[in-house]
Amino acid sequence: MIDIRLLRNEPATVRAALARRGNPELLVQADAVLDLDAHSRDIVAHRDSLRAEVNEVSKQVGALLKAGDVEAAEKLQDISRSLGDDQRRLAAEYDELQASIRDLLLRLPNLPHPDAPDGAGEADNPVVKGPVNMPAEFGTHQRVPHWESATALGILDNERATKISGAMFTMQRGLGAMLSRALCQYALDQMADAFEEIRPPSLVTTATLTATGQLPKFADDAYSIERDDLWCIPTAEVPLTSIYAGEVLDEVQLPIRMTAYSPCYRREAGSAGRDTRGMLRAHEFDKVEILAVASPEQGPALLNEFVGRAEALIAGLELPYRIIEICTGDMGQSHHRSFDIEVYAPGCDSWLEVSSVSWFSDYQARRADIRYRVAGEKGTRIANTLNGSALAVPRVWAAIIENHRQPDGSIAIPAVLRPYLRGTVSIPSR
RNA sequence: GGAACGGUGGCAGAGCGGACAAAUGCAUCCGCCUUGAAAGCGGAAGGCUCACAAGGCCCGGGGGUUCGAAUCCCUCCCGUUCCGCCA
Repeated sequence: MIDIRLLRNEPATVRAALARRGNPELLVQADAVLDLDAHSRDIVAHRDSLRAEVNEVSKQVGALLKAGDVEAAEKLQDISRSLGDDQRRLAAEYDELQASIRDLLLRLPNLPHPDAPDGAGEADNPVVKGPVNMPAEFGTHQRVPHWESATALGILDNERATKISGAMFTMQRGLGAMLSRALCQYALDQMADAFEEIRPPSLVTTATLTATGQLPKFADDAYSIERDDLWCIPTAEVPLTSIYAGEVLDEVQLPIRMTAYSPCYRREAGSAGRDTRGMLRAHEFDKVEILAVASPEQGPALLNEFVGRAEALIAGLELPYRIIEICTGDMGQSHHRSFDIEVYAPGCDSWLEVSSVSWFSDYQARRADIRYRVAGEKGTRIANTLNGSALAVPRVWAAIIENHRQPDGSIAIPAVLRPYLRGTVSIPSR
């Protein structure tokens, strides 16, 4: 949620920043918020002065009753009653306005960082690094889509996954299943030097899913369990961000760094038929996430560090990759600045997004009400949040199968993963 | 799921219809004292809105009763204990 005070005090700045996202509708919404806000401020001033009168008169009533002057007290009670009625009417109006403002504000996206590149959409995302590890050419044995090779090796069984759960569910078997788990453990171990490992709940409340920005606007993308008013998390970012919701931290605690493995659930409502083969897009997948609650000043350095960490994981797996920056027209609702890491998959002949690292400025923290106190300073400040996928399992899994496929059809296991696969060096051909 | 009891400031804990933003203790901060510290003494200090004004709001959330609610009523949530069920 953007700061309504910023919108109020510097409407031109906010409008200019929103305009960079390329959706004129956003400016209309921002203006609507400004109108409602001005109106609501008039009303609340009036309401408060009525309340002040009621408070004053009530005090006098108390004093008169104590003094035994019942008649005078009753007169004042009549006055107070009618002031109270007026006050209640204004209060109701104010509450309605506030609800409308909040609803609009929750749907308004974050302001892009000044350094984020301008652009209209995906095609305008600049490559900021790479390709790295890209061979001059790929062998024909690498040009096989993983859903064919992995199925033949008996490590992927999507046909039965579909029987069990329907379309867009996947199932790995044997060394394939172990490879998924190995990737998680590899990522967690690589983050262990600087991040506290968390095992968060996978089902969360509506308030929790609202804090990170998925609700109210993107309700269709999430699985809901209506009977219990719970939602399946689309990423560990959701529970991790809300760990400190409603709390006031000390500046010295920042940044708080956390990492978590979690299953992720996505309805993929708008993406039917796109990249749905094999492991490219599924309703349920595993991911290791990294997250920080920080001060605004710590944001840029952490963003850099997070990108570096995600990159190091991919580089360690000996995969060809590149880093792109997300332009203003392609940026997610909550994002302030974002980078993606893409891995090249020769079998699919495409770049797969395997990691997304973002700085949210105070957009999520304001929704979640995560604040911090600066020593010697009165009041509190809203924190910043950052997060990134350390490693999203399925696409990395697919990239390993395709890139590391040998001429005999076996799959070479990258050295860093072998300890997690009980020493397995390769997945043998059949 | 059932029953009982609870939810008050950083923590503990009083208040249970009127002068309560809320006693007290601990913790915190600032003085004094001290070579320095502790102890002792004196003082300061909650959050939100907002212009660090005035005013308003905040005693788990929401609603109600009342001239007036931390205090009474309803409802929901959470916690503790007991019972039931259960990996």
